[in-house]
Amino acid sequence: VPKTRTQLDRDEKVAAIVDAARRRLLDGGYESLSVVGIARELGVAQNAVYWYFPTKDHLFVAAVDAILRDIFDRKPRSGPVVDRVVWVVDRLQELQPLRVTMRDRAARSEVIAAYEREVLELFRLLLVGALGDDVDDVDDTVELLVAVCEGILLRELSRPRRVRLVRESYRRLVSG
Amino acid sequence: VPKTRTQLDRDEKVAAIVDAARRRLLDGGYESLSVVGIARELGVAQNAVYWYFPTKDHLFVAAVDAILRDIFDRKPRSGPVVDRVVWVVDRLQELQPLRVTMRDRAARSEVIAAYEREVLELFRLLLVGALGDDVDDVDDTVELLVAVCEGILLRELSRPRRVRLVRESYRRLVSG
DNA sequence: ACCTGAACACCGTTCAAGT
DNA sequence: ACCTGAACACCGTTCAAGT
Repeated sequence: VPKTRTQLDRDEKVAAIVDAARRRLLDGGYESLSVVGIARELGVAQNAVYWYFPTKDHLFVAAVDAILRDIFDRKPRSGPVVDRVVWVVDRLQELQPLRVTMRDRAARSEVIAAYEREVLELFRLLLVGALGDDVDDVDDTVELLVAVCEGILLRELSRPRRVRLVRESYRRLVSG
Repeated sequence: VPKTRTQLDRDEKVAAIVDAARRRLLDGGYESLSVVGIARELGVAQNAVYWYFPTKDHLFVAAVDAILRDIFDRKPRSGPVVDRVVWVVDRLQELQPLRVTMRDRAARSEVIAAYEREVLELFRLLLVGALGDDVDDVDDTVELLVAVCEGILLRELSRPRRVRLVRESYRRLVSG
């Protein structure tokens, strides 16, 4: 699809807003993600952002999506499955506060809830694909593996202990 | 300690505030827990609550604590450990949105973070006590069991599936 | 000791109006 | 199509003042 000049302008403006949102989210969390604040930062009227994003929730989703895509693009495509799981868990640990916020907001916003489901399903599919036919009851195993990883992330342990527990879980749940 | 009449009055007022807070928290979550709203509900000035609770976070902690104590008082004291774990997980599932909010708020409030640590430590101790000497590496096993339960709670599964996964985890992680 | 009245700074969001 | 100006309702919190 060929893009018109105005379309490119629009994309740039949206990108500028999402960029500001992403930076604020990573710096100070959800409470730093202020629609009014971003508008001030970009030097426009405080309600200008609403032309591009109908609610703050939509902007939140766009910002989180940008963050997750960056990670997804850098993820290792080969190597032992358990190593790749550890890699992903490491990245997610850095984003843990943000993920907790998303979980919390999902209870109040269908937009965020839908996005969260989408992301989780992607993760599940990747994991099912990676485990392949190495395991009997794929669904339960994946469910438990995701669950234990989420639980470990919640603990916010030191990296050595976290890695050890992930490997130990993998051993006991998958190749045990 | 003998209590004076004024002390009893004070306790009643505090109880009324905490009760309103608890009800709001269970009904509509954190965003329904409005200091101003509670004051209106009790028919006092909108800042009157601040005499008893220095910040909204303190009130939040008091309300959550009241909720958790109710559960704690009803918990089964005997029976197979795995059954008791299932019972607690069932109760916590009902409170899951609240727990997620607490987790989220803990990143912004040291008061809430401290309370959360306190609760978690209590859980850990109860579990260590319950598992007793049935297991070799108690610390890791408890850590993994708590982690997998947290992860399962996060999934918000149907009760049958949740119970099945908890039992399955217990089997594989503890008595496996 | 306990509470009120009034204010402050900040929000997300809406709407009519301009270009 | 895109943005501004001005407003609305709501917040947590502070502070001086009253009883």
